Amino acid sequence: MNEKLFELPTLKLAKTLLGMELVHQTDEGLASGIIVETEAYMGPEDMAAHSFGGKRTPRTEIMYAEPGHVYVYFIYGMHTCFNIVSGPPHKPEAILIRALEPKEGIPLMMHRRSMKIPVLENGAWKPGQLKKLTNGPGKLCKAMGISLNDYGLKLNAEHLYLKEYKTLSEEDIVSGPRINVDYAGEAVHYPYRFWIKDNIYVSK
DNA sequence: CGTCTGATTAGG
DNA sequence: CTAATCAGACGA
Repeated sequence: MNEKLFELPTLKLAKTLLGMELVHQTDEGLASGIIVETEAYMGPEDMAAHSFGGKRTPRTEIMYAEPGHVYVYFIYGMHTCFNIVSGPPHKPEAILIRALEPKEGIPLMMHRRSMKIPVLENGAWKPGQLKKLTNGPGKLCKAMGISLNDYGLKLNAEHLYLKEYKTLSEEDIVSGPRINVDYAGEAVHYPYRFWIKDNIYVSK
């Protein structure tokens, strides 16, 4: 894993993360998934970002750290979202991981999500069984066992890290407006959401 | 302290 | 479409 990865400009990093594997190892076992959808939050100038206007609170503090730190926050009273801090310390930017394609530890992830674990017939999971497992920011945190306890960790920590999986070409990547940021005025329309074209594990 | 809100999700 | 459900932000 290239240590310079996190020094990429945020929009570039948001695209580069697509196709990489996120791995979390816990006492329960190992779980991983391929990143298939990201959203960039561009700091003080971006009305949609938690750090808009240079806002600096205990929650957003980690956004002012070196890129590559983990920013986890709790939302809607029941979900957590996983972000990777980006940009130099004076530019509090972050990338929200919105969806994964499940890879390792699928039964564990299904268990964490309280899903019924289907019996394998031919040794492979049917796409339909995997589709709803990690296709949303809250879902992937639950499945991966990521919680507020992981706030402030550095990727690549021993138990939480990224791995190269596959490199995508520019035409495999699509962009569009971000989800659920209607409060963000002008920034509502910014095409800061990136996903792998035609990938069925992208959120709705 | 009290009140408000949300980078979501499951269910109908 | 809406209810669920609470940490964090902010005002008094």
